[in-house]
Amino acid sequence: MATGKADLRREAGQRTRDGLLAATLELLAQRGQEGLTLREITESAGANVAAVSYHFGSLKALCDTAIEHALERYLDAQIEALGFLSSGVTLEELAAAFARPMVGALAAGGQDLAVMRTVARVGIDPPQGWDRLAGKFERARQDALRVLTVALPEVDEQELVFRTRCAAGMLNWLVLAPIGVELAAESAERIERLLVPVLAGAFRGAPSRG
Amino acid sequence: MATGKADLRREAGQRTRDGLLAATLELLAQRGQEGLTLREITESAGANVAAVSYHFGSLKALCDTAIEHALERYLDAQIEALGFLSSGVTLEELAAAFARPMVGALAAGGQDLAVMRTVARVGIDPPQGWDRLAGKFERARQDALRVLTVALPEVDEQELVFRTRCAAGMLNWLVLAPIGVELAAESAERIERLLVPVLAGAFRGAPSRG
DNA sequence: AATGAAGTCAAACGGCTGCTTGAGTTCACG
DNA sequence: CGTGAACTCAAGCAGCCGTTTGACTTCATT
Repeated sequence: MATGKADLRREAGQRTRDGLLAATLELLAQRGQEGLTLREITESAGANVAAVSYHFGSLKALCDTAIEHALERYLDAQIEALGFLSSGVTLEELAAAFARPMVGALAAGGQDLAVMRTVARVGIDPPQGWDRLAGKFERARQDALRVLTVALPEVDEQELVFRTRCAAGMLNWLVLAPIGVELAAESAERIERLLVPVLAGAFRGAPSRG
Repeated sequence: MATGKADLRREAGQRTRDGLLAATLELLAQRGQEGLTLREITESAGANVAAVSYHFGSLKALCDTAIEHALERYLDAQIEALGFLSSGVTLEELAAAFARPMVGALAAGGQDLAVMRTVARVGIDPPQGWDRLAGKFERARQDALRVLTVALPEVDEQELVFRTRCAAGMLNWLVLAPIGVELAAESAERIERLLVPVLAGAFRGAPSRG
């Protein structure tokens, strides 16, 4: 037997798979699913066009796989960031936790940033088969809402849901629009210092005419 | 001479042009510039494929024209909404004026909404030739900033620029993402009542730890 | 050395793309 | 009525698209 020994053939196949996924993620982050070309991916990954059919079945399946990986990485980071919060936290701490995955991705760049941008694009043009991750989405949403309802008991829950979606949308926009490349040049501390007051203010809302 | 009489041929041509522009705007709003098909546009407009080359020169020129029309309509609405504001206005009034074009478009639907969505998409993937409208963009930005600096004299101007971009990005996201179709079902009053506190809060920011 | 599974690759396929062509229609003019 | 400009249209063009094919290499196993 050779369980402890590497099968070089299978390793090469795994490398091709990973390369295709990485190239696809990068291109998805840059331009989205439309206009994405099979040959563009394979050239960027240094692979043959047939490798996509062989390893993933089709271009669409490759994109779906890359998107699902990105969504899973993003949701795990979001849930982890919010999970640390207790119920008695300030709005600023909530805002900081809410923004942490994006701030970290902007500061880190590379694949982390590509994951973020891809997730943001998916938020605008959702694929049909994201039912599998709907539970995680719901969990991340509930985590934020739970802390928010304690911090702002006087605000209607439906409005808090809306504000959470506004905040998430704002982050998605910032990472996707050209302003994202400006932000990516800043340090994580500076991004957080700019962002947290805006997010916290959006959560709190304006005092009604006071 | 026949200056007072209609040339039916030219009228038909104008109708074809307008139909192509309307169909292009609608499809741009739905799916963006990538993946947009010449035959899809012409079928939707009830025109022949050659009409695009004849009237606009190319598919890209047609898209550019449709986008430029949309940008101009949006910027005019934005500048007009902000132009009414005096310097001594409250943050809520500023937020309401800031959101008015989008709220109106969501309530009106149809072409107004398509204009909004197209502008938002252009904000993510900007075409190269929008230099012609850069002046209008700058003017809309300055209008908002002018009122903001008076309303929030204690905040650094660079931060106010950032908050303005955050607010604009949030509106763009709301009109573009699936939540936009939910909002479009609501009345203008309800949308505004939800939106203004969030925008005003984002402008004001959160009190620094206090 | 022989075998067969795993992976790679150039070439080709039908189909769709944007765009052009040339004939045809409509209509205001002289 | 004849002429020419404005416009429409079916058909066709070259080129890129995603996918498939079959020969080929590589390598663990026997």
